[in-house]
This record gives sequence, C-alpha cells and structure tokens, in this order.
Amino acid sequence: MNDDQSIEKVIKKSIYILYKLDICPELNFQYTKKKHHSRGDLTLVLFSLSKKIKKSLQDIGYDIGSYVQNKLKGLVIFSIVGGFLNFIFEDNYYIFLIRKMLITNFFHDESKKKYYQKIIIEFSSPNANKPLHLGHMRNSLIGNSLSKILNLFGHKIIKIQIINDRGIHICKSMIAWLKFGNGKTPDSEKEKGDHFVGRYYNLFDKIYHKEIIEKKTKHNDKIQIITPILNQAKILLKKWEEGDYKTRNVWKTMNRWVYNGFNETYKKLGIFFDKVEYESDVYQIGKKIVIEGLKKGIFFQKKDGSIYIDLVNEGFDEKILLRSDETSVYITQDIGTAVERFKKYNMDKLIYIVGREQDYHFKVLFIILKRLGYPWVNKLSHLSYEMVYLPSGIMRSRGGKVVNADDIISKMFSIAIENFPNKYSKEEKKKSSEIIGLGALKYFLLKIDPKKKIVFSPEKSIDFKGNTGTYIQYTYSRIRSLEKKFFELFLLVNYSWSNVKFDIYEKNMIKILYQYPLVLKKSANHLNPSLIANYIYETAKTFNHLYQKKKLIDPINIVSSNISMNIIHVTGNILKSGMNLLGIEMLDRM
RNA sequence: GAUCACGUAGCUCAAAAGGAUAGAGCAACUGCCUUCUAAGCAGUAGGUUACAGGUUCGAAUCCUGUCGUGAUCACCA
Repeated sequence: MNDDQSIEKVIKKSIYILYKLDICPELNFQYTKKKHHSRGDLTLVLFSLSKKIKKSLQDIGYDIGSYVQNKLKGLVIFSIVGGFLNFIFEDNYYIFLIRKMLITNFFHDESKKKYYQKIIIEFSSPNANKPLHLGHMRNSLIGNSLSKILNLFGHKIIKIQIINDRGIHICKSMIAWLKFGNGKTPDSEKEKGDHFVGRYYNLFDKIYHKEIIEKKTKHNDKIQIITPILNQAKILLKKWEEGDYKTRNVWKTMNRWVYNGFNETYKKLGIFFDKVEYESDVYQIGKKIVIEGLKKGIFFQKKDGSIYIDLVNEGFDEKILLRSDETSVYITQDIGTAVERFKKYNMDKLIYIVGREQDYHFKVLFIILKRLGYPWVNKLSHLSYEMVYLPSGIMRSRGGKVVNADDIISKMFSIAIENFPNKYSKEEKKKSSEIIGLGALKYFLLKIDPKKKIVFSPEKSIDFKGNTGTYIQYTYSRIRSLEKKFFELFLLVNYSWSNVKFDIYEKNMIKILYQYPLVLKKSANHLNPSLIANYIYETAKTFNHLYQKKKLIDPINIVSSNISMNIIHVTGNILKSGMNLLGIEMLDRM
C-alpha cells in the first residue's frame, strides 16, 4: 500500500500524462453526499477541463476514467453522466482509506511540512472598565480557535490582546468610584473585580443622563454635552495625563481589579494570551510617526494645528490623526502599535480580529500605513465578524443591555448539571457539567459563520440537543465506551484485510472521515472555524447512524469487531481533534 | 443621504468558494429502550433561496437594479 493509490493523485497524474499539460489545472472535485450514491463516491467535474483540453466531455471522461480505473484496478470503477465523471469506490478502496488513516495519523500531516510563518493574532481587546460580554466571547473564541488551527499547519502563533486601559471612559468609572465608592473594594463587597468596576461605570452613566435631563438640553448623539460629572471625569483625565501620583494610583488599583476579573473569565473559557499590551504603554508612539509624516508632506495641517490625511482619492473623506491639542486619536494609536509590533516581532502576518463595525477604521488604517511607505502593509489583515445581537437589538454596554460572560457561563453550568445523570459521583458530575455547559456555549458561538449575525436570546438560552456541542460530546463518549467494552472482551487480533466487505453505513463513515484534512485546510485558508464545527457535527451524525444500524462490537464475531474498532477509533480521534481546535473539551463518559 | 455587509423551511443554521434532485437541527406529528449510553435513531410534514433582470452548458453563490434588516460615515474608542 502506498500513497499513490490515492484517487485524487492518480487523477491529477492522468491529466498530466494524457494531455501533456505543463501545469495541472485546478481540478473540480465533488465528494458525493450520502443521499446521492447513484452519483458515485467522488466526481470529477469536466466542464472547465474541456475548455482547456480541446476535446469533448465524453472523450475526456472516458480517457481519464479508463486510465484511473486501470491504475487502480480492483479499487475503483467509473461512469460518465454528461459532464460528470463519477468514480465508485470498491471495498478495497475503503480498506486503503481506513488503513491509511490508521497508519499515518493522517490529519496531522500538514504540520510536518512546508513553511512556517510567524503570525500575530490580536483578539478580545477589551476596555478596562466593565466585564467581558457575549461579544467578547465570540471574538475570543474565534481568535483562540484560529490560533489552534493555524498552529496545526506549522505556523508560530502569537496571541495578543491589547487592553484599552486609558482615556475618558476609564476616568468615568474612576470618578464614580472616588465620589461614591466610600472606600469599598471587590474584596469588601465579595464581588468580581470587573463587575465591581463595571457597576461604577454604569453609575456614572446614570448620573450623567440624569444631569442631562436636568439641563433640559436637546439630546444629540453627535455632540457631547458637558455636565458636572463629565467635567470632573475630564479633569481626572488631565491629571492622569500629567502623571498625577494619586490619580495614577487609583487607576492602577482599579485596573488591577478588572484584570483579575478578566483573567478569571478567560481561565473559565480556556483562553490564554501570549502577550498582553496596554494602550497606556503605546498610545504615544503613533504621535511621532504622524508628525514625521506631516514633515514629509504625506499629511496636512489645518489652521488650528490639527493634522489630517486626505483620503478623497480612495473614496473616503479627510481623517483626523492628531487633535489640535496634539493628543492622539484612536487610529493614531493603531498606527503606532502596528509599527512597534513589526519592529519587535518582524512577523509574517498580523491578523486583527475585530467586529465589523470597525471595517472602515481598518481600511483607513491600512491606507495610512501604505502612504507612510511601510513595506509590510500587505501582511496586515482585518478579520471582520458580525456582532452578537439580543432580540431587543444590538448589545450595547450602555444602558445595561448586555449579556455578560460570567452570567451566561454559570447559567450553562447549571443547566448542564440539572440534566446530568445521577449515577455518577458528585465530583464527576460537577466537572462534567462544566465541560458540557462550556462545550454547548462555545459550539453555539463557533458553529455560525463569523460573517453572520448571531441573535442570542437569553430566555431560550442554548440548546443541548441536535446540532450542539453536547451532541458531539455525547457521541464521543459513546465511542470511548465502545472502545472500553471492546478491550474488555477481546484483544486486538491480526487478521487479513483481503476479504473485508463494508456496508453502506461503514462506507459513509470512512468517506466522511477521510475528508477531515480537506476541511482543516479550508478552515485555515478561510480563517473560519465554523467549517470544522459543521463537519464534526456531520461526522458525529454519520457515526450515530452507523451505531444504530450495526452491532459494532459483536462477541461472536471477533474479526468484524476488530474492523469496526478501526473505524470507531479514527472517528473518536477526529471528533476529539476537531473539537479541541474549537477549544472544546471532550468527556470519556456522560 | 453615501458606503459596506446580510436576506435560504414557522425558528436557528448548512450547502465542498459556479455543479447534478438546496440539506440539517429545533418546534409539530408517528414509531424505536429485556439488545454496545434514548443528551440517541428512523419516519411524516415543511422551499418560487426577499423580488426583478442579466452573465453561461449550469446560479442560493457572480453582475445590475429594487425592497428589507443591520453597521459605519466624530478633535469617541
């Protein structure tokens, strides 16, 4: 047995040999779905080929089909329907596939070869004034999963979060705490630090809105109305910028509370960063670059001293880069951090995982960096994902319309524990429920294409039946249970593969397992974990189908049980591997 | 107003990146536990892929327009 028996490779080779093409064109393969076995198991679509090779569909189909059938004698046969060249796998080909999967641990092949890139993925990046919410969870889970997927392909991944720890919004929670906190701390209130600080941020908002109403000013989103408490926050910001000792101490203390809270949440989610950046450390860097850009004539200055870039040629307006008081705006900071990161890490790629609401921001950022002449601009990319909405509309931190991460996590735990069978110890029940609850949550957020919206209804919560993480975990523990039973009954025996026959359920199983590497590749290319999620679900479903139809471990048929064991084993490994790439743990029993 | 996304079964999502008869789950109804874990399996029902044109052998997918939903267009971050 060798790899040359792989039908895709033989087909590629056939085209080279038959038609003497220098470059084999991109082949249009179609892996047939269960419902359509009349179409064979693998189809080569011939239409585009017939344009390159100036022959009829029928002739090309016959040429390639005959060549492949001859090379893989006893393994595949072919038939032609219109422009579709269908190959039907024979039992021996299924044997080839399953043995290949057993021997080569085939889905890790990619990691051994080819190039290694250093890739920075920036994700989560919260504000240090309130707890993480469902939107951060979606973001972090995508980031975490992509890190694992790209790492599987041999890339070196650096996971970074940059914490927005300075600015007026931080001063808002500070001033509220200074005025109304009475020296209370998360410890004294027995509250998680991020929630504690978040309450003061909300308190600021409440007071601010009350003051606006008292002023009876007409509300306008575009113009910020100065009220007494906002004025106090601004004074605090000024003091912070001047490095006022007392202010800085309060700031450090409150931020520490928030970070402790964040870390607890990240730990529960199984998310860790290689590097944490703080905006307060880097926000000044961009300023110098902008001023240099002004000198070089890339930017221009208005009478009041503010610095702009003209983006009219790119279809945008003018964009401010430095305020008239010479302070940085958001995008100035991002210019600085990008330059700094390339200096420090010299990476091959920098992927920003940031919501779609910032598409414009990143387009502009990349244009600015290009104008500044940095050669690495094409290494930057913005992975844009849609937001998480509540049925009542977008999740905004303002007005408390959020689902915070900790609440939803603990809700998931409690639902899982209620449904867990009582036959297990209290300890196992607790631990398993956490894995099941988190699995359901993570799967729910990752199975949806990042570019699509998620509407999250807190009442309906998250399902544990059907296309869910739980279903897959359950299937996996069934598999482990079967394996356990197998080894209680038999030993692995040596047997001849030569006369093995598979039924349709086993064939479907083997075929879907064999597609795993393709799915991984696609998922990595498109930076899309949902492809893996949906594939794993299909795989679990196919297995449950087989499980229902066939007695997999049969005490009176050792050889048959041994062969089933091979399929079971590969299935279990793939389910686990795929789910781990989504950051989801599996259980040996449920 | 301009720009960018999205619109698929009652609901939540798929559809191998242009391929053959658009698939799952939930909810509803009908069956299957003395038999490897019923958080499972099988079946019934549910569709003019928002609408109208176009491109080609072939469109849910690409192009144009219309409608709907959302986001963005700050000396906010």
